Amino acid sequence: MTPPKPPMQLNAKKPHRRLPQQRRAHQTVDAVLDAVVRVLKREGVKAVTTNRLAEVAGVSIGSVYQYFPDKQAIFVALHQRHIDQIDRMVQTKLVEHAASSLDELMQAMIDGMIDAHSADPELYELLATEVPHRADGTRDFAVRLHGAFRLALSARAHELKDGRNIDELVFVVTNMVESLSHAALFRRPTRLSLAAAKAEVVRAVLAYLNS
Amino acid sequence: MTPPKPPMQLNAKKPHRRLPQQRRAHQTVDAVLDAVVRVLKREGVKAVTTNRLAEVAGVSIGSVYQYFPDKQAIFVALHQRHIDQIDRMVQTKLVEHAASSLDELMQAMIDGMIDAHSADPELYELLATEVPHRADGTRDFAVRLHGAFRLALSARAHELKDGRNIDELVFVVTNMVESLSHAALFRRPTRLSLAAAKAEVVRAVLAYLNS
Amino acid sequence: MTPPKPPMQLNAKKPHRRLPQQRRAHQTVDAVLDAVVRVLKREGVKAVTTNRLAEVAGVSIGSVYQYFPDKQAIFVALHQRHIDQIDRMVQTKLVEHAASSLDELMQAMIDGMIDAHSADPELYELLATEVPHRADGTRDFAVRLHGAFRLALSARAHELKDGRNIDELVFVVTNMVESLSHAALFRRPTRLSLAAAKAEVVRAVLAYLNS
Amino acid sequence: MTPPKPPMQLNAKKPHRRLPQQRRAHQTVDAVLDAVVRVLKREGVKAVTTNRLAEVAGVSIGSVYQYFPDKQAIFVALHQRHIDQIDRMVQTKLVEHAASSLDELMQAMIDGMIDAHSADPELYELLATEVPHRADGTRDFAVRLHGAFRLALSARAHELKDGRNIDELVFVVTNMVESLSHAALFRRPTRLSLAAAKAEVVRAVLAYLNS
DNA sequence: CATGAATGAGTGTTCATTCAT
DNA sequence: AATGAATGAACACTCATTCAT
Repeated sequence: MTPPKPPMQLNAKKPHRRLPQQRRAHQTVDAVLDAVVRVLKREGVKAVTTNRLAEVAGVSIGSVYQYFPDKQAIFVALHQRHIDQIDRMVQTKLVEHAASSLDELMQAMIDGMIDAHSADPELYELLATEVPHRADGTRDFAVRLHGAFRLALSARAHELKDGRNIDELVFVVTNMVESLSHAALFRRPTRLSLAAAKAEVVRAVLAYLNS
Repeated sequence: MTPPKPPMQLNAKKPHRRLPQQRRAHQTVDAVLDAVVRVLKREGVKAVTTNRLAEVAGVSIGSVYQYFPDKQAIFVALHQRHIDQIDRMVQTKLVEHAASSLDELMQAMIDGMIDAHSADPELYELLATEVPHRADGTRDFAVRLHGAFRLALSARAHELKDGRNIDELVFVVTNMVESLSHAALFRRPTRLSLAAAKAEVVRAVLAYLNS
Repeated sequence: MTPPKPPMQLNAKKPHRRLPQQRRAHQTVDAVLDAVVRVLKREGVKAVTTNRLAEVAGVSIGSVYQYFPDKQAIFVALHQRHIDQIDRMVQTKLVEHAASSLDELMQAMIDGMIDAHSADPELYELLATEVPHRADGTRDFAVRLHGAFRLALSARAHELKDGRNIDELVFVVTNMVESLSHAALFRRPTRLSLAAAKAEVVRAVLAYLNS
Repeated sequence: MTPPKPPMQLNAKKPHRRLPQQRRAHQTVDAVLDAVVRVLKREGVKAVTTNRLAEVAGVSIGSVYQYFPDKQAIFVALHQRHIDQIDRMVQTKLVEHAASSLDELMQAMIDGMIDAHSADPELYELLATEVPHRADGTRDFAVRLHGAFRLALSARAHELKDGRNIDELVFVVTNMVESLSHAALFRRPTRLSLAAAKAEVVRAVLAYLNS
């Protein structure tokens, strides 16, 4: 039922750089990725230099370039790591709520979306605003997310009013869920609780679906 | 009736840099801002160096620093220019539709939002994704936009169901209008016309407001 | 009578790097070129880094790159400077000995060749053996030198035995003069004086011409 | 009759590196040397990195350093391999033409010189122009070549005009043969056939010897 | 005010070499 | 001996910024 999800990969622009195949290699990749996060949060984007990354990751700069063809690839991998996590969550919810109503599924999706970003809001805010995101994997992600919602809505067409256009629905719902979840977490006014904001997001999505 | 709108300003981190007060000064500032746009679109963010900017603007690098304390200020000013334009549009709509129903006003706002970005979609997409936006003026803008919507909704409280919380409404509506307008323009699937997408955005906002 | 000699130029691979046009600019270019020579002789090719060059030249590394598109261009310019000098010498000899016999001209050419390198034999030995010479200007030089000798020999065809092929003559004589002059200066056995070596080179060239 | 020829050796700057003594060792050394040639011709000097060499040679980088103390030693060995070949050729000609006249011997020497480089002209051009040649083994070679010609000329002193200085003769002839052979192969103008150029080189050498 | 040559700290990246396995 | 992941010194080069003219 869930579409096959491609496993996370470093992008393979420069094919002579070998992919991590061994235990130690994976450790290095993760160490570097964690280092980006740490430096990003503690010192800001401008401090994210490849040499600083190596230092914080506790590996040599040469090792960094053993696994990443260039600096951009590090950011791409970081984005990918996040995207994969969201993707996994979405697939899980889809399966878990295969038998649920549209309302329940949407609620679960929004919950999942907010939860996924709650783990480290600061990081995800930084990723979204400060770290350059080329169209690379981000596009793929949008497509995948879109696909998931299309699947969910198609399977529940009977719950929708007659004559609703599935393309329009998918487009609006996907964007609402994504952007309002972000907003609830990152841009909600201080006097609004997260729970209240979340409830309101759910209300908005359902109101649209049932309109 | 309209909240006082602060005039556009270069941010004044370094106070010894004087504001443009003369004809020629304004010309330089605009020339530089236009140069950013041109270089951004033709050569990408990486090509946006202060020296290239000066060259394309047809002024000396020294002159650039006469009006901008540093490179970041150029980006801020560019964002500001866009923000001011949106701001102006919002105020105008608010005045024009002072007597309109909530539905009509929302429709007008979404129209205005999309129109404002339609002028140069490529640019605004670049501004949003490639040009670093510090919390600087962006925060101010969010606050102003928020304020405008709060005003509009407060004045039409009678059209809303009883017991709706104004903070929640403002939060959701503001974010929906902004992000869905962007999405309609930049991330709409190819088989969806702009008109159809726009209509659906309106539908979503109104469905929420009337829920 | 002498073919028009193109003035020395930095090679213009990367056209956005402006050519030196002013007094100060020329000083910088020369300072850098002199620095290469100094570092080359005192510390070896491996010590010739762009930063060391800037340091020794007494200019900033930025200034170096204001006038040279990359490191290779510095070497090319250095070779060019030498080549131009030889070229100038050759043209001069050609003019000065316009009325001389072939024997006298050849003697003068060999003299000139050796003198030109005598000024700083160590440098020219380094240039020839240690400094990478791409086909760039070196090819042009070979052609120009070839042309000069062709001119000289053609004009004295009557001094040559009937049936000698001018192409063959030019080829052999040009290469003999160049390589034997170098050899006389750089590879002559210690018990051979420069004067004796030079005399022998002349003898060899004339023997061939008169054969 | 032939002077004792030192056997080919890797230069022994770092004495703890053992000489190749076994079958497999020789294979590695040769594989590396062949790899240099291949990379040099296909990808240029800049691509000749020790790691690339190991890769192309099909051995590990560690093995490369088992047999070569450093990168320079690889180049030295490559030059040496060429030099030894020339050396062998020279000795052979000397023996073969022990009873020949000076003219015949010179002709044979020039033939041999050109033939030796004809096998792979591209390679020898690259070796001469792109691959750094320290004074290391090159000096030895010059001395050996010199020695061979001295031997040949001394033994045929009776064929020479009285009063010719053997040092001068050896110096000029050695350099003529070497540089003109190279020129005939690498720098001959296109409209000159190799045969014609070779004939002319012979003519030049003999003209000098008989002058 | 305008100019643009000069600056130089700092960046991404390479690659010869080592050494634990 | 062989391996190849790891190392890190060193390099070429950029570009925001300054300041003498």
